[in-house]
Amino acid sequence: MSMPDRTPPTLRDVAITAKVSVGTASKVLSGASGVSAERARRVWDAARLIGYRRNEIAADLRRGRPTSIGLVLPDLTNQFFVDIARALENHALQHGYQLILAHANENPERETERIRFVMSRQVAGMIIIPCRGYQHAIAEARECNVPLVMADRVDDTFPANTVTTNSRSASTDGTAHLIALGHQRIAFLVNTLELVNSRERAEAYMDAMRDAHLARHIAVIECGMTAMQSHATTLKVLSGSTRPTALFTGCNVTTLGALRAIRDADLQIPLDVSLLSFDDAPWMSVLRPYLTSISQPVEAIGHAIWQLMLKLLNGEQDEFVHLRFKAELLVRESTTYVSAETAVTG
Amino acid sequence: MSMPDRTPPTLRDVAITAKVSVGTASKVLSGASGVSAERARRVWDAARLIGYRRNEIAADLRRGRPTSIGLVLPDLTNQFFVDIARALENHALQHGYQLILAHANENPERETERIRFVMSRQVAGMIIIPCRGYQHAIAEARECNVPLVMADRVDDTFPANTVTTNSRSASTDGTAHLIALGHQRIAFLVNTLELVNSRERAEAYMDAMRDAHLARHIAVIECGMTAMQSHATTLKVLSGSTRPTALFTGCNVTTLGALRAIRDADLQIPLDVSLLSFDDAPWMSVLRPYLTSISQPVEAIGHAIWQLMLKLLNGEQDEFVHLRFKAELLVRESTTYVSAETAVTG
DNA sequence: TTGAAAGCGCTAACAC
DNA sequence: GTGTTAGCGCTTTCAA
Repeated sequence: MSMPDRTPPTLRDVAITAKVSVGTASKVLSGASGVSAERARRVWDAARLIGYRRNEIAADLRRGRPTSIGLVLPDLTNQFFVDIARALENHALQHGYQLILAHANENPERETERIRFVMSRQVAGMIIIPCRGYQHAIAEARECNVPLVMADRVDDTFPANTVTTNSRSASTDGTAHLIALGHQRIAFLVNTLELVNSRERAEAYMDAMRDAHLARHIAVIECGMTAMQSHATTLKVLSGSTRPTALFTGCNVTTLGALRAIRDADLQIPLDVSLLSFDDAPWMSVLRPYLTSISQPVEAIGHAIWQLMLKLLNGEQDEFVHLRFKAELLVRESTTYVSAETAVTG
Repeated sequence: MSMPDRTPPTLRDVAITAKVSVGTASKVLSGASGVSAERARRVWDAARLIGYRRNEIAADLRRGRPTSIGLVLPDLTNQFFVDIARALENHALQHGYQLILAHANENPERETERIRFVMSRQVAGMIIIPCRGYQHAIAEARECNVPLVMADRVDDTFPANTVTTNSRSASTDGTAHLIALGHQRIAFLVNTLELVNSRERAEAYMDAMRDAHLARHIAVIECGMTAMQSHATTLKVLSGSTRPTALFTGCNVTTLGALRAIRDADLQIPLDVSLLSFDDAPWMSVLRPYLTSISQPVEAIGHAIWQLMLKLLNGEQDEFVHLRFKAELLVRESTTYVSAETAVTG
């Protein structure tokens, strides 16, 4: 007690202190059955006495079947991913699995590194929301020789199990909404077209524009992955000779940047410019006017990812499955009829 | 190739394929020296051929000195913590350490569980930002028999190494600022007084009020840990008979809730009510008016935590050290002179 | 029930 | 340089 060892106590130490074999001590401490109550108590007491801490890693190694699931996220700054992580955490814990979180910081190299790290820690399964680079993501998926679910930034042709939002239909709805309000010069601001889901959103926007004979007004603008970059790019868009009357942003980070630009350009929403945001975020609720946005069913997505992972873990699923969830257009205050004035002077 | 084994290849398989001993294979694959170029190549080739993946866990176990650092965060929703995590990640990776992230979700029991989990994975050190419960945090700190740094929600009497913001002086500055603008009915909205740093902020506010002979107007209101709870509580505060002319919120989550309430109550900032936020957040930059806030030096804090951890890891530090960082009051647009009208009718 | 013993995949002496 | 071997801390047969 007074003079603790340099090395932490092991199962062997517990066994010696409790005057039982390591095997018995192991059974007790690992929650297995087949030990008399009397000796079990002795083991627990001994463990407490010498301050024993189980080495789960050694246990996993010997057991050969890990109980952790790796989750690698592209951006902790994006509330959408954090919400998914929170949902997954709850499900995992509830099913006796531990989540090992890793953060790629929107950096493909870092992502590869993080995946390798998590995999090398012997996880039972992997859940990945990749960052930019479709081929890159495919290569990474191949690295994972455990049950794998890829989410959000993948499509239905991805060679892995996927859970995603139906970006296309939501984007179609959003564009139609703006067009119905009389907008013609609608710009689509996207983080990067290197992301499939962003590409899908942009394509659906373009299709909707074409269908409405507005092809000449199509403007898809890549803004970069950070709010800072979106800010700068949007500022340029807004200061062009023919300013768009409506902005359609492809994700919440882009929206944040666009809002800063609109603020800097001293423009009023929706008077000077309408704004439609793909993706909700908690802070949007304090904005005046309240943002019209496309809301993704985060809880449902998280739940689906977990259910799928569970099936995979139990070997009940051999073919790739691609799950799609419908996003909802919430019409609020930031989109309005285009004024004759705005349409002309813009 | 065509009929892969059920069990993944091990070092032994590589050695056999490369026609060398496991020892040699180990040296090559672990980056040690003392192997001829010729055989090294053979090992690499064999590894690639059979799709070998190193089991770092087994290596760590054998080596006895892990290279991961555990980081447990209370709330991934709070940008402040995420920013600290990002800073730490970069530093850790740069120094050859891997960060294992865990999320307590503002739940003390979950926190204990996460700490145990991370510890059981044999980390070399722990960095913890605890959730509510000072005694609880102390108990958890004791659980960690590896180098430990506690951050943010601790004070200088905490029995561990700590890195924190000087909440007291920042809160004093903030309150003084509001008083100087003529405010008297200043309410301090705090998540919970169970958090030391929140307590410090509240106390400094109270002291400043007393010093200005405004003791009768002191109002410290606990709002809970989520924006939703803060929203509800603030709404009550704003609908009271004598409405405060200024709100001082204790952290960015509380600020978010307060903003929602102000919106719901149809009040104008700063005309009807001034708002001062302890803690900045990216989304605050899109608000009109731009929020007056107290900004914490996240980068510096992250860097300090890491430097301290490094020292601890190298055994260069035996006494507890308590580092404090100065936060900065950024006066912007959400705080203004109290109007005679507001002061009376509030 | 219990204990002895054989490893899980890897590293690090240590001889050759 | 290279191979052999004894473990890291734990689980899990298998006899007793």
